[in-house]
Amino acid sequence: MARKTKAEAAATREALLDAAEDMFMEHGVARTSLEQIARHAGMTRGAVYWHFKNKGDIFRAMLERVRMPFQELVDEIEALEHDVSSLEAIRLACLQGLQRFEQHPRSRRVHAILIHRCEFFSDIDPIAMQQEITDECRDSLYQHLLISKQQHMLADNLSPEVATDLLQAMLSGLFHEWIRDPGRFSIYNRGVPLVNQLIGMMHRQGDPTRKH
Amino acid sequence: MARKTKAEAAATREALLDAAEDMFMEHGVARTSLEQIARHAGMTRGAVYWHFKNKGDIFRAMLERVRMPFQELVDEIEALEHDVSSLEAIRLACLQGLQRFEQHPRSRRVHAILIHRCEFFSDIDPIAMQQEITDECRDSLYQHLLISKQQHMLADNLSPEVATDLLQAMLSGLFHEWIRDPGRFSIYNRGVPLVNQLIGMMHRQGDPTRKH
DNA sequence: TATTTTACATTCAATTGTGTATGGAAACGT
DNA sequence: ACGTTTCCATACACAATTGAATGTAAAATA
Repeated sequence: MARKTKAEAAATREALLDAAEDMFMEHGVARTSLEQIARHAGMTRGAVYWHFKNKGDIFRAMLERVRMPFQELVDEIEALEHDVSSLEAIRLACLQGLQRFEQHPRSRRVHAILIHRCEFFSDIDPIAMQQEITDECRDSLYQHLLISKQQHMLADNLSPEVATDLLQAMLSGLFHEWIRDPGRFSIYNRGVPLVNQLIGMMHRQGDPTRKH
Repeated sequence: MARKTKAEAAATREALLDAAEDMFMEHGVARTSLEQIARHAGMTRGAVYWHFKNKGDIFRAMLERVRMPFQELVDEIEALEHDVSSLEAIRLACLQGLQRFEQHPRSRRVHAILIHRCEFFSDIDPIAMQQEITDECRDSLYQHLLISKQQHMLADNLSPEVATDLLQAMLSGLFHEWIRDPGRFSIYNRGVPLVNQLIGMMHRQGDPTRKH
């Protein structure tokens, strides 16, 4: 086979990753062979083994295309809306995150694969990856809820730890149920009232900035 | 090989399912062969193919050993504690459910496998199974929260639909994070404050039966 | 322009898992 | 007690993947 331009080679690499996404989503990671990925991208396994070491390497590369740390969302919000309370920033960041997932089909598909379409293989541990994402999100939430507590914005009987666990668990559960079948409902439409209600209930009573 | 007693045969069947649990948990469903299952049970594939049609059949049988519908929990609570409000019954049922998972290692392991250690295969669709369990739990929650609302026990600005989604998402998220690595924390210890806090916040203000 | 490297396709060897067919001895029904 | 069925081990044939080896023509490089 003739050699390709650097740009062309990069394009086939992306095409292979796209094909991998399709096949992983449709048949699961374990049951898609490298042959299927190559064929679906219009190539042969030669191309796959040139660009990637093995299936695990493809998987890793696929994930790297969609990284979106939660902290970035908060940072964006705080940069955009300047004069907003920390609790309000969290609320907006959550809503923004929901919207992101709904709008970026690739991100949605890759997360669906990570959560529901793969198990162990080679040196890849999807559960550890989920841990990492979750922990990062939790840490970020906790930092901001701690500040909210110090600013006396949280209800008196609500510790920042419990608030963090509560919000984290709710978001995680919502996400899991949605990602199981994204066509079933809109995560944004269902999530907005949940986030508003929960954060509203977390607010200290009588606080003039309280939302519900 | 010599024929076994009916009781002995039933015992090897159980042993095969135990072995399957171990291997599924350790290596994932896709990457465990029937040979491994048989060997780990001290048998050969002949025994496996005698008792089960194929790997999917083993999986199905494994699941049937741990069914535990949420509604049963509520029924138990309502049978046990007679003079209790509907909202309080839900709270107790949730706590009871958490305790069950913590106490029954088999149930925990099988659910961990269902959620994190398997993907598609043959005619088994673990995602659909999760849907089924989730929907069943949601329906049960909704029925009881609807009654709570009619009894004016829920906060005025809280609809039974949002309350259901909230509680369901929180429980689901908590469960997912715990099942990912059950050794990391106790789902009961972390869950109790979350359930109490959330249900406490759902209570109508000024209600004398309010918990926090 | 000559040489080297790149970007694949093709082929090969080896492994692994599956389903089935066969065999045998003991348990079971009668 | 006898034939029949059961429970499992063993053996076999087959398909599916994988990784690596090899080939090759064009792009990059000098």
